[in-house]
Amino acid sequence: MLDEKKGLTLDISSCKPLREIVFETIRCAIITGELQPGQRLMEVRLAEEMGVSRTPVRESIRKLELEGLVKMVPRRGAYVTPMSVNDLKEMMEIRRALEELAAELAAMNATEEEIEKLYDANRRFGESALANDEAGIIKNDMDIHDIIYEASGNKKLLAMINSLREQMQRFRAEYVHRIEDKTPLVDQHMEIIKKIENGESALAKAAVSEHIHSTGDDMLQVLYAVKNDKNKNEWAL
Amino acid sequence: MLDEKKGLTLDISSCKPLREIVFETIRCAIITGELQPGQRLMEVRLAEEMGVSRTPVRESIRKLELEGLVKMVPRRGAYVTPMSVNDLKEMMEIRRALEELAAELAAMNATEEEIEKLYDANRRFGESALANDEAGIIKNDMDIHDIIYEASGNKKLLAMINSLREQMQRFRAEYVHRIEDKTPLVDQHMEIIKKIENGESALAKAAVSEHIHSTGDDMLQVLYAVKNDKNKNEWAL
DNA sequence: GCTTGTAATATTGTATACATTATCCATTAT
DNA sequence: ATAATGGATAATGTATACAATATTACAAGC
Repeated sequence: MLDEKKGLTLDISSCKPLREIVFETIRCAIITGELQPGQRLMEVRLAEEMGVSRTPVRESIRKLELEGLVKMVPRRGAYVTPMSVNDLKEMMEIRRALEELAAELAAMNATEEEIEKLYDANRRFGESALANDEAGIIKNDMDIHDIIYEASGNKKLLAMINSLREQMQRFRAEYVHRIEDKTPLVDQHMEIIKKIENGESALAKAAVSEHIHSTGDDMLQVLYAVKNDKNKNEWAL
Repeated sequence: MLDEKKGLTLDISSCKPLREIVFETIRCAIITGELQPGQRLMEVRLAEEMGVSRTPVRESIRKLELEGLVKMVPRRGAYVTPMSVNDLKEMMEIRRALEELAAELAAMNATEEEIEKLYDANRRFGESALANDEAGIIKNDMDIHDIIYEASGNKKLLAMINSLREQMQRFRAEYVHRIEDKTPLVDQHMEIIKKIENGESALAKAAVSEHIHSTGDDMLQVLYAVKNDKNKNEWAL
């Protein structure tokens, strides 16, 4: 059951079924870029790397296909889905609509405790931005948005945004490296939080829309930069 | 490979891999209500009914779990996800946000040919509504929305809305039975189409928002009626 | 030199076998 | 009579075997 060879390694500590661990391992490898876009996923090879049989690997690949992270060609195998600029644009549009909805609902439903957590997370985000602590920036930014999604009270919305966000994460690591100053985002976050606190759903929605729109534009600019980077040609752009 | 027993039957005519046919067969059975909410899905039984082995059945169930149509409990089996009133409410909220986005984008991107198809589909919808032709009402309504999604130019948005819509379809058959007069929807559709034709994205978005909101309310009313219907207790409400 | 055909290899698709665990029913003890 | 316990049964989780198809390499012909 354990990994005996190089490559992906499983976290056996949890008590989940093996297939879930395998699924999350492969998924994480794709999102972090360990498995690169366009790369072929061969069942036997992945199974050997993780020290399991083909069965859980197959199930994982099929599920990843449904999620869009993997593309399958019948009888030919599975590939990590390459993302085009257009794909990212489509996901940004959808994400904006969903984030707007989340803010709108959060403004109607957020508890005092959640408001408190928002202020707290944004304070930490500001510290990370000042210190240029990339890991902290990403984590605290995700925290802020997570709290908003949960405050919306819509569990399915939370799951859908998270799926989208994780797929975009494949670009995001690259993105944060190239951006210099993230401190303006602290004010954007603060504005959103205030609207939510006051229950001004329409204004919260508008603030989020602007926030996503500006960061989305940044991201696309980075994408074009990546496109012209010789070392990143494996990304199908 | 063929069905030798009672129950689900496969459509062998296509050249797709068996697993895709199995997936779609089970998925369709859940959406149409042939497999009822809360019902247990036993791999051996489903496999025997369709005349295939457990492997493609397992893969299908795992994928359906990811989509939310099936709920799995480790070591205990899989069940058709029961839908609560709250689940439907969550999906309605998300669908409204996505439909608004689709209309907004369609207003910016629709071709003349697509506008023409919209008018045509709405004319047919009106005929079905007048004749109280339930199948026609559903089909033409879906056509109208489909054309809008495609006109948006966002493929991922199309896929997401369709997935949501098909899940809500589980209620929809019930819904249409109980509604008397669908003709007011013809005007609502017409208004949306006109805004799209004129490229008025904000107005198109608003019109769709209102349209979804009103039909959503209807649907929730039906749900409460279903809830009080003794024959429908298998729906976990 | 390039294309085409064919055999060898590798990979996917499906089926089945085995191990583990949950469920159910009967028996027994309180 | 009821509750608890134990075994039989059945289901899931995983691994492996086999068949069908795709890929590759190499050789023969143009």
